[in-house]
Amino acid sequence: MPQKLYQKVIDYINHQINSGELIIGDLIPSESQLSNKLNVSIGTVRKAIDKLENQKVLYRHHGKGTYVSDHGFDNSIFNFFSYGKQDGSSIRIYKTTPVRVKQKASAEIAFQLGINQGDDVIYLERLGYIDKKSPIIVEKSWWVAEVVEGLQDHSIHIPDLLYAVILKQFDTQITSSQEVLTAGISDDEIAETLHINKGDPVVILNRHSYAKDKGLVEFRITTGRADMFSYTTTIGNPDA
Amino acid sequence: MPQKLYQKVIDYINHQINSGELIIGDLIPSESQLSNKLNVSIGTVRKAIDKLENQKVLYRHHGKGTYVSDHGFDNSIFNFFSYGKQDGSSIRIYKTTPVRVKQKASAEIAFQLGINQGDDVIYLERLGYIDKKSPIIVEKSWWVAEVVEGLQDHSIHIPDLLYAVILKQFDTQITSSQEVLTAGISDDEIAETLHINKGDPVVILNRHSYAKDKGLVEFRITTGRADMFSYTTTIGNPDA
DNA sequence: CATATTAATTCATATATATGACTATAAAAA
DNA sequence: TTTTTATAGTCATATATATGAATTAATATG
Repeated sequence: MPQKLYQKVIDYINHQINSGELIIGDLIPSESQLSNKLNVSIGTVRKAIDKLENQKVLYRHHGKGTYVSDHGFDNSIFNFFSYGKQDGSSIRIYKTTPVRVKQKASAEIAFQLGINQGDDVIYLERLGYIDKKSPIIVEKSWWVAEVVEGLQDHSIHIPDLLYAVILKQFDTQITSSQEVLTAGISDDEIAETLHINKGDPVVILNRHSYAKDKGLVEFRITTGRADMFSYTTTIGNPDA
Repeated sequence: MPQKLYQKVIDYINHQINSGELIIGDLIPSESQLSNKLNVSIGTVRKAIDKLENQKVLYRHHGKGTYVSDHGFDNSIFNFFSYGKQDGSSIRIYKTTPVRVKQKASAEIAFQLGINQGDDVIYLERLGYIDKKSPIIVEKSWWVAEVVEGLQDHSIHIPDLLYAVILKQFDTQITSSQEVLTAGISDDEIAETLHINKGDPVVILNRHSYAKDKGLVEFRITTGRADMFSYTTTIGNPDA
């Protein structure tokens, strides 16, 4: 036995997801089917699925089956921020996309995307609302143009969940993202967009997203009003 | 079978920890010992320990045993913040305690601790350093006085890990904390302490800590320089 | 047609067993 | 003494089996 058997199951499922044969929301094969197909016991399959469930890659539904999770990809850490007070409940943020153009990469954006200055990029600016009034987040997103050529065309509808379009229209599966969260203060432009004062605190989230076989494809800066976001966690055993 | 058997094992271990019979760093009974003592199979014990390990309550060491984790209680979310760039590595923060006094609770602090205005509280102010130069975090901590009576006495040495003293000197086991993270800007006092300018961005973490049989015992506000802290996460399958 | 029952599928819990691997300690050999 | 070997205890992996619970689909019943 060269490697761990349950790793073989994990690898198989990950491969199915990364190759696009399984996408978000799909039902994966049942435990007994995987057991037969991969010639391991059901217990081993369960252990593999346990691990993937802990990683939020899959989720189980008793009696129905096991599904590929979207693990909050499209809202990420901001999903766990709650509006206003620390009640811990997450809210739905509605998004619009007022700006979408093809442009030449600046030195900074080229650096962030690992391309050359002046290369084509598709720039999207999105606003997030919790009601119809003023936006609470601004999302600036730069894509390597060759990966999503045509995304700047307004005939392509962009829904709340951007990555769903990227997958379907451009055959590009986002497989992972790295996010860095910190704090900052608003400049004139951000202040005007978010209807706050220059110098007010904001939460800043930088994201680099990677696609299967394509590497780094997106760099994104999300800026949110600090008074609208707080991140709540509990440590230890509250049941004590 | 009224309840889940593995829950019985989880409850037993949690009780041992919360009662103080097991403390941070202790080796818990072996799987076979727990199996015999609680009259469940070893598989059931393993499942219970699996869950507690996922919750970071325990950690296993192959060949040695299973230990009670400190799950980063004393630095919490700031443990996962990294100094400077997003290399993801966590750093050790050294702490001093320049202020420790008994005082009367203000309206705000009384509200946060669920006590009456004017009740006695012990106030600690701690500074966090990564080198000998200037502090990067300020920690203001208010304790219900009757729980830690005498903590203001300078004869009690306060080490980096505050909760270790609380446990040993005052027989008080902190069992859980709730933390709320957000962003803000520095006022005059914070700016002077952290050697930054007024209005510079800061990361703010509020914490409420609970002790076994004593309820809410501490309220804490930690303020960190935003340029020194960033929180990094990875979503998805980077191994793709 | 609408409703209730049944059966099949799926995940959930629990036990038993076997083998392997890592660690620490005690005994034996150099 | 120092080094090696053996051994016991611990967690890690893997399989087999049985029963329970949640869901869905097919079937029977009024």
